[in-house]
Amino acid sequence: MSKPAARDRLADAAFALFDERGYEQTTIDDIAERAGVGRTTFFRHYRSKEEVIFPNHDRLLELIRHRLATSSHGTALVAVSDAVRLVLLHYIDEGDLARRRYALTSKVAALRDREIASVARYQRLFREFISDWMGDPTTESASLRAELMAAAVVAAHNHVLRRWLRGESADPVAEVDEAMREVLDLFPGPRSRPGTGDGGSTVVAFRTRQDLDALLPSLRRLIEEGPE
Amino acid sequence: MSKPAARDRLADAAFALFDERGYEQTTIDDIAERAGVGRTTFFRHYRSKEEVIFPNHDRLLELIRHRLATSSHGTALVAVSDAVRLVLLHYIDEGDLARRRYALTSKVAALRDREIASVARYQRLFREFISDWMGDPTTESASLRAELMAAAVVAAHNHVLRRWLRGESADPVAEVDEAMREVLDLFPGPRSRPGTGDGGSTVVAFRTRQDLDALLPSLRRLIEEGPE
DNA sequence: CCCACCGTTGGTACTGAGTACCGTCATTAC
DNA sequence: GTAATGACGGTACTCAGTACCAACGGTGGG
Repeated sequence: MSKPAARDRLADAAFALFDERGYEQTTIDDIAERAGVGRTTFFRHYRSKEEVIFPNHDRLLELIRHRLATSSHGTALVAVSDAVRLVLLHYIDEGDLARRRYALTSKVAALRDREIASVARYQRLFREFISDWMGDPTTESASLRAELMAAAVVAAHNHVLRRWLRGESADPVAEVDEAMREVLDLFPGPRSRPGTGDGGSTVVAFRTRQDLDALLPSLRRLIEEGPE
Repeated sequence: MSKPAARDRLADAAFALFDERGYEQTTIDDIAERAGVGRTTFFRHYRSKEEVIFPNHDRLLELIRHRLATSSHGTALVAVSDAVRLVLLHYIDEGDLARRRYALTSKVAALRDREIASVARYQRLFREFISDWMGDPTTESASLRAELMAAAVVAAHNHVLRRWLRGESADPVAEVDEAMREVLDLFPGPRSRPGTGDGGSTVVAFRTRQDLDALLPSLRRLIEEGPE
């Protein structure tokens, strides 16, 4: 029974020591000693000191990749939303562990950097997927839009995740769905080319019950494309 | 004359060795030896091995912070665009050095992570600035919008910067201005608070040679504050 | 029952980054 | 001339991470 426990005992010992003395003040020898194993065994289970805190990142990446891969052109945006929800649920499943990690990354700069780097990895997945989905990879503006969209998607996820980690969110799944809706609303279909006008604007008088923001796209389209 | 050269000689030696043997295969002793100084002197000039490649990040952060700080409420978006342009110009000024760094960060994972982490630092600056500018920090949706906008701004910058680094852009400054325009187009101005009035909008007729973006703030203020 | 073969473990030794400290030397100030 | 300052080099140390090896313990075949 002590066989499968070794890995977990190491993680427990690590988190306990990090809480007691802080991350930098804890050596791997300390962790191994408290877990009752040799130093070598530590590195057999975790590639580095940081990996005790961020395990199975690769699995998470694979989860995202898989969800994105199983989608057709028409369901691409659904796949993106699903993948984001998947990541969020992954953290929620971790529960207290995720919160302890958050406490650590908030304090230790090296860990924060590590976290950011791994977030960038799945932002890259989203970017490539969205870029492929948009097609027309020769178009420079499509490339930029894919980048912007991926950045927004990941930012939205992180925003909701952090709120939940801080205990500010009672229903993070609903929030992330709402946030994703907001993100996707930002990106309309293929943009019409700018610069087809004199730069001036003609605004006609009207009254509407719509919010200004809601009708801005139409306004803009009118200006850019002309009233043809 | 060999006095001020020490720091530069170290950087030259480092980059040369990184090119010859690769980053991980180069020890700090190697660098110090080729530069003709002691190992101690290396650490006196650079806090770490990575810092030879990413010097004066702090200065760049300070540059951004300063540009953002010297702006009023009305010129906030101009300040953001300026700050982004500032960062881009910083890299362009570095010229070949920036490209050599890019070649390294493309190959070495540790350096890529480091780069990403420092990008996150100025994304944070933008986020805080935009969040302050949007005001009403209690509103959850404003917070998300600030996060999305900061992410998009930084993504746009990175996109153009990487294009330039790869030699795909002849006029990166024009490109970043265009990209920033596209980003800001994505985001309609600060949401008018719901529940004030009936949510409808009254738009009066006028004609101007100003771009729509330029007069949007006035438009918005009229709507939000009323024509008092 | 013995032995050959595993996989897991712990120990030792090494490299290399980063830190702390100290003695030396040159420049400048007085 | 001398004292103070500051840049430099050297030594010694801690700690993360790697490589290697020797000692187990079980398992299966003979």
